[in-house]
Amino acid sequence: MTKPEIAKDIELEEQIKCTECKSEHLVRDYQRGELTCRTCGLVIDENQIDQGPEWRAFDAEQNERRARGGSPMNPLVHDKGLSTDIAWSNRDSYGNVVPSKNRSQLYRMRKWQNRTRANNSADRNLALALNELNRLASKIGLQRQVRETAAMLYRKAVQKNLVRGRSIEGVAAATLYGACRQCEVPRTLDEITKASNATKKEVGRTYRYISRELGLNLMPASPVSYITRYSRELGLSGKVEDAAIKILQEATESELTSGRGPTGVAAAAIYLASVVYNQRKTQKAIADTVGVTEVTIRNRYKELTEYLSITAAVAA
DNA sequence: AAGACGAAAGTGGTTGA
DNA sequence: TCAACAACTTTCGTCTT
Repeated sequence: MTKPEIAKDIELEEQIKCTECKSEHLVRDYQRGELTCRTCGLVIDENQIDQGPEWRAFDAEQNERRARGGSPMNPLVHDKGLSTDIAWSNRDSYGNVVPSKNRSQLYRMRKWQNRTRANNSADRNLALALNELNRLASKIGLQRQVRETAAMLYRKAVQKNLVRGRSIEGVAAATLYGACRQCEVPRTLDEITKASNATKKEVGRTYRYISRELGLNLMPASPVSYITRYSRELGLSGKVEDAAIKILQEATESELTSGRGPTGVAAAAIYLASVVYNQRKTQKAIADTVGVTEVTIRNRYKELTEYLSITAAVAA
């Protein structure tokens, strides 16, 4: 990509206005792959492509010639897209037949080439798994960064022999779930298992096993990371979203969130915020989009209001 | 009439002996 | 391996707007 092209992209982007309220206050979130209006909360563009420069440039000279040589490493292909082949025919690069006394050497080279590449079960497994990983990720609509994280996790799992005895589908789903957690792109276990053929039970068990063995020590998903997504799905404004996040921060400080399902807490915070800002959604509507029951929302809501009775003035 | 509320019983998974 | 347990769900009746 040459310099003028990049400049053009930026120019184009600055002309974009919110299609709903014509505000120019737009926020681009590359991590979640969304372009949103900060004023009314409308998601203008989803699943966008990161058009920024591929690699960092450390000085002016590098910036000038940020050329790319060949395809970049691609962790989503089982040999990272960097493999070479030794041709099957017994000919050298000039097309001459290799003399028989050198032929045995060629056989040995070919043999080791294959052994180090796709010819062992681990690698065949990996090739299959990455395929499945891609299928899942695109079904749920996850962007590249998460997929690559998942691929890296899967590689590590294979290296540590964690896959043996488990279904590829299960492990793929589990690593994808782990990647979502790591990248803080909120996807529930439910959503991922729904796209997979594996059962929730298996994916959950595999995920715990893998995260323990690989030492991922991930924090439990923060309810805050769900807010943005769900409040947009519900068509709530940015104000409500901010309020919900603020509520959650206070709730977290007073330990109201620990031990609770993050989605339930998030749902309650959204509900509370929507009430405060007079954009009330029914408990049922929120429950449906977030994937918890009304009862859970009520319970969390009760806890929140009990605590926030002191600080309700701050939220309002 | 729809939504909110709450009680009670049921469910699936974790934990600790 | 099993029972206790916490969080959450399901169900259903009652209250509120």
